[in-house]
Amino acid sequence: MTRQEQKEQRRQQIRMKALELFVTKGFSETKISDIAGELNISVGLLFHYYESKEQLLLELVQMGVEGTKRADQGPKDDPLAYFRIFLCSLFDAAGESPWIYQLFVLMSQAMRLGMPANIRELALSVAQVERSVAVIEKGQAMGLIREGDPLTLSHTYWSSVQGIMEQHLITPDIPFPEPEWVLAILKAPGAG
Amino acid sequence: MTRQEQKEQRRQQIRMKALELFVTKGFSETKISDIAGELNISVGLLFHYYESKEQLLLELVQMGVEGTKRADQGPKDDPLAYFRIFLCSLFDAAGESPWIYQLFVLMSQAMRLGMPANIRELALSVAQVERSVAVIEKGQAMGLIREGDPLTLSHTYWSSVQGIMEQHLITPDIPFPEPEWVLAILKAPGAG
DNA sequence: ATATTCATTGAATTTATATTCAATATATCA
DNA sequence: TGATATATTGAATATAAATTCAATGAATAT
Repeated sequence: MTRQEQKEQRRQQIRMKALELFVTKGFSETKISDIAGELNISVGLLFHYYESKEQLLLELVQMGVEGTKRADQGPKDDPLAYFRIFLCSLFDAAGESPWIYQLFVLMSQAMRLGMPANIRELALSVAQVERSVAVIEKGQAMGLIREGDPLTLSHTYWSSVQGIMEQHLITPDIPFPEPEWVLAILKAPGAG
Repeated sequence: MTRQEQKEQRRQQIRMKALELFVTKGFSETKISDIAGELNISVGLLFHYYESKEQLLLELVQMGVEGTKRADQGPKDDPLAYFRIFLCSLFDAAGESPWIYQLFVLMSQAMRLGMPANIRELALSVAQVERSVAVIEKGQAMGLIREGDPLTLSHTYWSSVQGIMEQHLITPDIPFPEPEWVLAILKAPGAG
């Protein structure tokens, strides 16, 4: 393994542990020494790879931004399937590649007040809420999604999903809901 | 106004501002000087009334525990009404007495990892999730609530509600959902 | 009116944690 | 092999925020 690769591997190792701790304990509650401790490396070494705790968060959120853009490939013509596929991917990811799941949660948390302003704006710039509005409108036109203000519906749906995902980090033993339970928030009462 | 009353009033003033900041910015992200600053009092004075930041949080969570016990008076014989009434109370509270609403959110946040252990346990001791299971089981027997593991359903419902409420603190201009949208998580597909 | 108690402040002090640094070990390269 | 660069550590240092404290002012009781 080249020097370059070794370096990238260690940075990756640090990012993944930081991500895990940030989303479970919270950013402020996570000490640099927690991260270093869990990896059995010195605090100094961590600073050799990352200039600051905030920089570490920033890189993670940047990863999240990439991922969000890439993930937005659902079938826009079948509104409910669009949401269903996204949801199933998230739930599947939780088991197989937890970091995808954790990254999604981190993005939500990064939008909160109290986060560094630049990071907050970055996260907000790819919020799911706005891009879902158009899909919801189409679904309403097709009679598949319930009546109501599309933006409010979108907020309701995504904040529910966020709540469910955060809860899963705290109680991973409780299974995920059936996707249909969550999609019921959107589904028109009549439609099968 | 007596000395005693004056004292209690100031303590109340501090608690309410702390509550507001804790739930919007987060506990760790809220500085004692933020609270004092917004109240136009000195940091020293705040410590005259509260021995520590953690004590302040503890008293708030204790208030939350009281409130939770008192609020649990819904009609246990009509399962969906039980959840509907609770939800409507919360949404109403957000406008009229925000602190009730904020207290509910604080309780959820207090359950998270990274919070002081004693406070976390206190909050967990009155979690809605467990006490709702019996109501859900009854609702399923009556055909009003969808099939599925009652504990998982309960987790799903409450974590959704929590997500929605936290979101509302960040974007208070977006209206609350119609209660029925959220209750759809629980409602049996057939039932009107 | 005087003494006493409590409210209040602003300036120390302490503490927790992020960040830096000098020194050492280990790997690469000529 | 010797020289150079990089990884790693543990011990300083810096910083931000919590907490304490001595002093002052205002209310209350005697």
